Amino acid sequence: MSNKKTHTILDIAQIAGVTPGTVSRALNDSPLVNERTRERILKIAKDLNYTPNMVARRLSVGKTFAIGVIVPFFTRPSISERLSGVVSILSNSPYDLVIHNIENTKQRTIGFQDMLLKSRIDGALIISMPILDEDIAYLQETNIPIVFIDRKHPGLSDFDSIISDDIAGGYKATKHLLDLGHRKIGFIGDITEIYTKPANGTDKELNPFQFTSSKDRYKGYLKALVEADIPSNPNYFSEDNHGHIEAKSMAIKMLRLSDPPTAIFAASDTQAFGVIQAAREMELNVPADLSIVGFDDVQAAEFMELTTIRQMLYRSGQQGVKKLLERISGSNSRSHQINIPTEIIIRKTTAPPNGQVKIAA
Amino acid sequence: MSNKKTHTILDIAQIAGVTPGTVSRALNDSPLVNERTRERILKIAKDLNYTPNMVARRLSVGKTFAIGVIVPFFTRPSISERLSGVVSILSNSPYDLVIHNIENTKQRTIGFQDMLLKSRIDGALIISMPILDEDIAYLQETNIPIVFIDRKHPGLSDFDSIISDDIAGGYKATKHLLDLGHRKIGFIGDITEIYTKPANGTDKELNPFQFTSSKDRYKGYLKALVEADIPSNPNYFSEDNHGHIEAKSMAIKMLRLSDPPTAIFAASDTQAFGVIQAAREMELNVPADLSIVGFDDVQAAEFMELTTIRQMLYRSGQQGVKKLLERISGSNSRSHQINIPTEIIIRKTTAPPNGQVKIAA
DNA sequence: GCTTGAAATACAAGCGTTTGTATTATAGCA
DNA sequence: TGCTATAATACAAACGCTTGTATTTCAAGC
Repeated sequence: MSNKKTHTILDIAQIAGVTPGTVSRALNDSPLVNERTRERILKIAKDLNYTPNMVARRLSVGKTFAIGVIVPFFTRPSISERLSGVVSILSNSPYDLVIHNIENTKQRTIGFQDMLLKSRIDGALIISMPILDEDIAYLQETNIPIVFIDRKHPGLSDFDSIISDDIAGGYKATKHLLDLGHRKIGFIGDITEIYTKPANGTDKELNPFQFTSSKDRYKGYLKALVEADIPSNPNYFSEDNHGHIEAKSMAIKMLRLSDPPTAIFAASDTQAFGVIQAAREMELNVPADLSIVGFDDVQAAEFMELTTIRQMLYRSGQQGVKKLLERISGSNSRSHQINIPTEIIIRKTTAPPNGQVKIAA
Repeated sequence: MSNKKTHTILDIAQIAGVTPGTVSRALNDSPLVNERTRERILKIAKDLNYTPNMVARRLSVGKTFAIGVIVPFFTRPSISERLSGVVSILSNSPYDLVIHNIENTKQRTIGFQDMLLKSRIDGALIISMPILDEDIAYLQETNIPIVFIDRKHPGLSDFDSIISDDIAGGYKATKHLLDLGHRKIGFIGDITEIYTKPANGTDKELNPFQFTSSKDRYKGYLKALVEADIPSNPNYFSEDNHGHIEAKSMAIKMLRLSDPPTAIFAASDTQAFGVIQAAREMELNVPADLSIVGFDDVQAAEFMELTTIRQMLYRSGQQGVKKLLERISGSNSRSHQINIPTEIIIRKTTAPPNGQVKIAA
């Protein structure tokens, strides 16, 4: 590689016979510089192939021109769809997007501290991250704006957040099944696998974190059941770590019950796919023998013809950054919780139980 | 928000009664500082809740501690799986990951110039980006290390690249179909939708870019056909922009031929899903009436039980950054092209044509 | 012709680190 | 005790830009 030294504002200044300050102003369209000099400077800059040093600029103006996105489990489709939304907005802004993935407790602490505290970003978007009580302190301490997507926590009321109405979504899913005539409806959900510090001697203990979206979707499920006067059956409830593999085994267990459910509502599409796999393995026809509804409406859901609850992942990402950008540019309005509505998308994995004829919608 | 002013190295220095230089050295584990003073300084730093200003550090050191990833079409599952691999490596490095998405020509130029030239990153990973001849100049001009993933171009031999053997993959897919007994095999691929500047008066013209992976997969397809002595039928070839919708219509057109193919090889899983949708719409059974094989082995492929060519997307991302990190830390070895092997994953969308009995593998 | 004010530019400090070099303190040794 | 080598620290420049303030220039107004 050639050792081409990059030019600085000073080089330009010398050639143009002005001071660096003037060059800076010329480059930044300041009205304080004469139109002719500006042109001259611009020409020289072009000839020199000048490219501004962003780092210097950042130090000088005291902004990083970067926004950080903190996500767990980058691999999940719902996360990357949300991310797409974020990216779409940021492409047309002067802000860089820096990503931090967090998959375990250690990374978690580092992630929070590093990103939030080391003045590397002007604002943070925290997506689908379980928030522990002990985190709240960090978050409050930081002066940079933060907005949450898909996360509720009582301590978070100071912050902006974008959430889907999970309870309503869970309700809609279950109601749909109920309307179809199902009475035995299983629920398969996930728990967050973040561990808290050993509280009192125990090695490590699972954090009974109460505000995961899965839990809320379950609440909606329950609500629909009581409304229909159906007692909830503990055998029809199961949760484990997120993933289609886990969901598959939960489903198999549930379907092997002596009195198995005729329908299953899964807390995410990924899990619903696991349930579909279980049905295949057990040679159950979907939807004839088993109805399945998911949650998210991930891209693959369409291919799988999965009935699911759409929650506009892409849009939630967009809304989130927009809000964050607002905050960064100094909006001082009270923090706000934006609710993104859900919608049921009926495809081909749901039908009336067994022999029953499907009633036209 | 409280107006807590963040502390600097100078504050610590004053309290500790030393100079900023010493504090800096203490913080960076320099052996030039006495153990006792270091401890004192560390303590003060902790009490003060000191957090280093990365931007200042970057300016001083002359590194950005960030690596840029330039991707087109963030939404494609194959891209985000590659990205996951990148993220997994970068999580354990001091480097930030900044993402630039490029979806059109304008963003493209800006993206290249901004990222590469404005000293915002120490190195770049360019994934699945069509490279135009005119780009090469920029790329060579930049002094920062670049590695390409999934992109070939004759002008790119100066750079490192990670590629899958698309030709071999296409060959494997087609051979599988051939072995099953198919003789009428369609190919559905994509073209890149990057437009070049109007060359001579024309409004804009599609760049006949020759090195997309789809093209190479087609080459492999062709190779298998000639080997089997089957003349290629132009009606069985179709390409359009990438996407399942486009693939679906191409497939429908192809399947409406008076003598339609009994199998279709799609250049990506997404496109294969489109073909599956077409089959559904035309009430064709897969694989009985139509065999389908995709390419990529995206996560959804498993759920869809799609026979496909696996190309280890995640791993390609990992390899890419690793190589880049090497370069950044100064490896001067000659540029290298790493080939990632492909592998056929036989699932349930392929079978012998029509009545024929499937031969056990 | 002198004053006044606006316009354009120069000057210089500042952003928070790092790092090469100079300086001081300390211990070892003859 | 004086000298030297070494360890520890101080000093100061540098990274490349921005921006508040001071200075100069020049034309308009009286």
